Amino acid sequence: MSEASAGERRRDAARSRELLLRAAIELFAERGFDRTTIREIGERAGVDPALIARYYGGKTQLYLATVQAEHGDATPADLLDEERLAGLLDRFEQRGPGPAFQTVVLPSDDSAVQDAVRAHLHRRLVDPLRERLEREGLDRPQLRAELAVAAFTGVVLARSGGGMPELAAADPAEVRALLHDLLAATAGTA
Amino acid sequence: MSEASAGERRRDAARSRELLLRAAIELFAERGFDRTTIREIGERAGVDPALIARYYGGKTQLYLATVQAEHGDATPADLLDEERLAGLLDRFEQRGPGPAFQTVVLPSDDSAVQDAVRAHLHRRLVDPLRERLEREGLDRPQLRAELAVAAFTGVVLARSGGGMPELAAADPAEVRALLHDLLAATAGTA
DNA sequence: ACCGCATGTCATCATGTGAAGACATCGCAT
DNA sequence: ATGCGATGTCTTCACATGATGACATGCGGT
Repeated sequence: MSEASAGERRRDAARSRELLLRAAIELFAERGFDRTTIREIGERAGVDPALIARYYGGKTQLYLATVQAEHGDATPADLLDEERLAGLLDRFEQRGPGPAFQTVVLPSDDSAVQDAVRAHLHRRLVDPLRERLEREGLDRPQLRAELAVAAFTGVVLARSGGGMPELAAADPAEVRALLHDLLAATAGTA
Repeated sequence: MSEASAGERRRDAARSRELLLRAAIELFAERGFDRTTIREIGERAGVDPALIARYYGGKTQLYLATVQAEHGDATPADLLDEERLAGLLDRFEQRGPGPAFQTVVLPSDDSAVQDAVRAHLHRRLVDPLRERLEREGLDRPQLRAELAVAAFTGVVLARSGGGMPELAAADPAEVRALLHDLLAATAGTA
């Protein structure tokens, strides 16, 4: 028997890969790419850090894998749709914002990382919003969409960072309501 | 004669201090605190990096000095005042956003840095905005002010970062107009 | 002219990091 | 059962970084 049982094998490459990926998602989201070390990732995953090199090829490629992983289970979300916004915020409440957002405001030196993150965020957030604005016939839909996502990014990151105490402590529902008004302003005036 | 001439002395501590500070402001704004090395600062300033330790005590204290320097010549600015907003954006157009903004969205491990940045940004941007919202009788003025500044931070950083191409390429006046609408939304509904 | 101190330069240390490889150990096919 | 490949553990390397101190050098007061 080679697979599918997956009970509690002590040696299980797939499981090790998965544990590393999950720990990496958490840590990259919490501390950003640079400030996260492969030793920390290994420690949190309960897996030897050397396996990061074996399974992913290195820290950078592990980061790309985390972005892809977030991309997979995240359907494109129109931020102006209240349900989608609520779902997204709830997710951040539990897991924190994805590792990708930080790359928007603090560019990476690795162009592969930069490109992957941009593609990810655009496909997931910017494009749906732009399409909606296009349907509404607004001018400069692309610019408006990017601006709205940038503002959203700032709020989400500031909420998890320590720079905005009241924002960090506020009730999620209240933040969501204010954030919705803020985003709706991108579609307000013609 | 001990001062005030300040022609072109080859050995001039005050000048070295100043050069280091300016280079540090630029580099911290471009790359953030962690990703900036004292060797880079020294290179850009044309000054030996060891003098950072001599004159400022270390990299962290140099960073605090840059925040203070930005604080000094920057009067508190109400982001909803169109003139103030325009002035602020013009400044960022030339010099880039200050080093402080990145710390809001990407928390530092050094609590002294974190506290200084928070105090700086609150005094300069959050407090004036909150006072305005209070005068207008809005609920949760502090929360609204922090949210607005966070959104502003996201937009400004994304504009200098590479994640939002159209936002980065857009005409400053256009960005300013959209940003104003966005910020005004924090004062829109009661 | 000379000496003391401020200023600047250089070498070096301690630490942390990502990466790579040697070795051990377990599982599976035969 | 047994040998081989897959998986995991540990050590070590090469490099970058912040910090420190020894040493050199020039300015200014006497």
